[in-house]
Amino acid sequence: MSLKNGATLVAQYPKMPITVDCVIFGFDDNELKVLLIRSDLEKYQGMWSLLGDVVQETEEIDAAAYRVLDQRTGMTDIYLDQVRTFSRPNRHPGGRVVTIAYCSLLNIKHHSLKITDNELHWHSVSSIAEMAFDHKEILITCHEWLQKMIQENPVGFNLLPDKFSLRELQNLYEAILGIELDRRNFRKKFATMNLLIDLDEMEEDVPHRPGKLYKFNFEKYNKSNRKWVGIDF
Amino acid sequence: MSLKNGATLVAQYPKMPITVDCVIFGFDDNELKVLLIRSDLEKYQGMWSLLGDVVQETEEIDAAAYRVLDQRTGMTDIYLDQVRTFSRPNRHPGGRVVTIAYCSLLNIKHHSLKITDNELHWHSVSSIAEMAFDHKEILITCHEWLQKMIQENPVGFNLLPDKFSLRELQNLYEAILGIELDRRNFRKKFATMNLLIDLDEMEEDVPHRPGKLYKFNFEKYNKSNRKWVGIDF
DNA sequence: TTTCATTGTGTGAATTTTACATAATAAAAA
DNA sequence: TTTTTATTATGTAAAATTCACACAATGAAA
Repeated sequence: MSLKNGATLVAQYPKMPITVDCVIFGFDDNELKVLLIRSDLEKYQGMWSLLGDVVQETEEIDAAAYRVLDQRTGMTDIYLDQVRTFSRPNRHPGGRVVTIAYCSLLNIKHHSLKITDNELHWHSVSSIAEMAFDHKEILITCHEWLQKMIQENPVGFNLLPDKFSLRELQNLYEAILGIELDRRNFRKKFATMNLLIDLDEMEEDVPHRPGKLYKFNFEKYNKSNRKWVGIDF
Repeated sequence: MSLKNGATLVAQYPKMPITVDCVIFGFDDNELKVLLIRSDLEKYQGMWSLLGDVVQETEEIDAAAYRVLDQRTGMTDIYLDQVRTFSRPNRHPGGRVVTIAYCSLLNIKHHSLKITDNELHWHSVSSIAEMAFDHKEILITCHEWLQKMIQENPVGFNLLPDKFSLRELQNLYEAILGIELDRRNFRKKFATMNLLIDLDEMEEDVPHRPGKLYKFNFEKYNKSNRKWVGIDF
């Protein structure tokens, strides 16, 4: 076999555009939400789509995803993960476009969407009917990814305020997993994990007995080498 | 905001080549192996690389991965999964090439490599020093993926002959996970899972007391809706 | 026939999961 | 002010699972 020159070889390869699509989950009003934008394509007029953009010639794809997130929401320091690549040849009406889905979790209260035109909107995940492109499929895949993720890693904290009650934490888990959990066992689980710091503060402005407020123990998280005992319910 | 025509928009997008790289794991001689091919690039002369190829203009990426596998090994009906996309802008010396890694598990004994030139070779995973491109990184990622996968799904059977002993099965787990397991607890685990069918046959040509042979209970697997209790050791 | 390595099975302690009940507290209602 | 009500907060026992470990049975090799 003869050896080849890399540049010569690559020059002959078929080329296609690559995009990133960000599935940005938030949590509010006891519901899992996702940040959507109205499609700017004729074909999908009025339909909702994920936040995406094309990847630039020399841009690392992860970087493109962070860029999209920054440009759309102003957020920079948040959790972001590659989930999966979607490549159906006709998934984009304008021609072949391969897209790479990223997931991110953010605290809605922290981000009063800087771009507050009505093109951008937090949607309840459970009530989305139709979406542009194959974005519904991507969203479902990312939701499943999140369900798995949240049971193996304490990523849920990224969706909550800095201070939160155990009830809020449990509501989050129930919303993401779509199941009800036993309150006592849930609290016990987190108690034994030692991941919560009791702030000795109470909830305020709640229409019932206030619960204690906690914050996430980041130090413990970092020290633990990220090997998590799964969170099984 | 004005609505756009999809084709017009996509025509302006930067384009780049996409490849697939297949990390094909096999198991033999109590070692986890991976199928590698000698790089045909000048720059990587003599170095080993994953089995890959460029994705065609209208080809679904999954299809490209299956095609590569078929072309290189002649196998068609096997387990194949997308793992992750690698996109470092200079990961390919010939220019920007994004690659999508796929993992597959196959039974070495079933496939006396049709292409038996010495460009293709089963390597022990634990003894690979250097590889072309970023393929070492891809391999490590896929190995970690496999370690996780095999603890959640009974995919290990794809790496074994149709008939196998419990010792062979345990050797496989130990090789993939890189740890030793307790024989009694291992056997008990699989006994309670009810995934093995006792064939009432014994190993032959082994230099010690022969063990019973089992086969994988595919019916049970299919009926179970693929919701697996994790295999924890 | 003896040795030896390996298969095959069991058992009890420790840990984790699961199911469930009651007391304490603060808001809301009477 | 008192009572009601919803919610927080905590405990406990049974069941299931994990973990650590020991011994008998078998067949090959010596």
